[in-house]
Amino acid sequence: MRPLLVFPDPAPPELAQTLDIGGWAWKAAADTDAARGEEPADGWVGAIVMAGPDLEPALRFCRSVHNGDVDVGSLLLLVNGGRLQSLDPHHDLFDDFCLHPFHPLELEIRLKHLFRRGGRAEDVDLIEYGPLAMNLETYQAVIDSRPLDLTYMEYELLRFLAAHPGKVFTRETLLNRVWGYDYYGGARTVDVHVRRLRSKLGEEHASLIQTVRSVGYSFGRSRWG
Amino acid sequence: MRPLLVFPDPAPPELAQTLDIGGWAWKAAADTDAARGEEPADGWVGAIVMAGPDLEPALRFCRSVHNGDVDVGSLLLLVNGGRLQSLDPHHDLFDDFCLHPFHPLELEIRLKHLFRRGGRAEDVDLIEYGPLAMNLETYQAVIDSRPLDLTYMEYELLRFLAAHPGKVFTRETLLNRVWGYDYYGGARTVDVHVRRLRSKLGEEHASLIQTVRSVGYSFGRSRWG
DNA sequence: CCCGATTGTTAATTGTGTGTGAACGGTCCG
DNA sequence: CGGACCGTTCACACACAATTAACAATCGGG
Repeated sequence: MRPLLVFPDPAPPELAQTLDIGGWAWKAAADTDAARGEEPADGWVGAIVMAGPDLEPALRFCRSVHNGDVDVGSLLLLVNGGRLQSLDPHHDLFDDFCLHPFHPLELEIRLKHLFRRGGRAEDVDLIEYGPLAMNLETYQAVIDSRPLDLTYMEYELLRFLAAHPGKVFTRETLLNRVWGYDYYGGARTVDVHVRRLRSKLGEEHASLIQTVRSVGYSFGRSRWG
Repeated sequence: MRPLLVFPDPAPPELAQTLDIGGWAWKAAADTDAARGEEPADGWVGAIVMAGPDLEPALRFCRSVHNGDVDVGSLLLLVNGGRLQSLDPHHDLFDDFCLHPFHPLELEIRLKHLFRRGGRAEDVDLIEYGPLAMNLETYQAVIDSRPLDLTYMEYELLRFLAAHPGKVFTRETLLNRVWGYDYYGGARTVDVHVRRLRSKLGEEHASLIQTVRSVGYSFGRSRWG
């Protein structure tokens, strides 16, 4: 994943620690010039701006980002509870904020939330895995940016599998979870649907659905490298 | 400003107080049925959902909103710090969240922030999509600059579909949202109205309304284009 | 009050999707 | 080598969902 930009430099230790534990790639910058110097080719996925007792330096940084001086997906502001009321006039400078001192889990969730929707308020819920993308709102599925024409059951099955990549499901579990708890039918049914799915995925992606002998099927995460 | 929807009913006193002090117009609802009953003509500006020790009721409410059962601009989840880790799998159900107990100022800012940007920016009385244009003020519809002579129900149905291009709605959702929450009738009704609409749209544009087998109908965004 | 327009229901028709059984082909193990 | 087991593949029949047409109920204006 593209790295995160952190202001100021050096990053506050508790922030650095939280980011490291969370496995984020990040770099601190003292100002936008420094940020531009370190900027990856495809930009920063986002920025965390920590506001000190004096808001102004942080705000200046935000303004610069908002200006487009640095390529940043979305911006999260860390601010002390006492400085909250000064924030209102600047609501357009950040995409989300978090009180400081922060609950590490809260920060983590806000970061994920922010970057999953790409900063913009796109309401789409997507499942993405490698070349596969499924739009749960429009019932569209795409592989290698080529549309997949799936039937209802095929879609539901693929959706369930792709929602839990790497996990192996028995046929019985799949029948229960995809077809419904009250469904009673033969286990061959699953096989056949898997077959049709694989054929529609195309030869090169058929292995996205893997059969685990004597157990069931799983999606993605090729089991042996 | 359009009112806020609050779950559950009655609203937690500290929340009610904060909202009242902040001058928000709001109403509490015990479930989505109640929310639909109280729904203003132009929908709720947003919803605040308070999660108790058991997340499930709140999540059910969120899911229902996300489903389109109630017309809500954006959704803010109030959640206890201890329940934070359970949130991750449901990130698509809310637009923002706030820890409980909350800092009144933080809630205030989050609400403003949410509704200033994400909250359904359009007060537009005009819907345009490809060859179709609908003037919501004059109840006129035009396709290919040729006027469409639609009946009331046809207009309302087309309007709802065209307001959410690409999104698939079940017949049940359509009955709820177009015909009204208290309407109880057969699902075939929707089919027939879709058919009449398609016929009036003309052969060449009939495919603007697409049927998604076993699911429902959607408007525009040719499914596999 | 009547008539046409609008709306909802029912039923026949059409078409597609889904499940099943049987044949086939591997792989493991005695 | 041969049998048991398991997954794959195929073809077909049936069930079901959507379309369509015809009809009944309701509404509103003249």
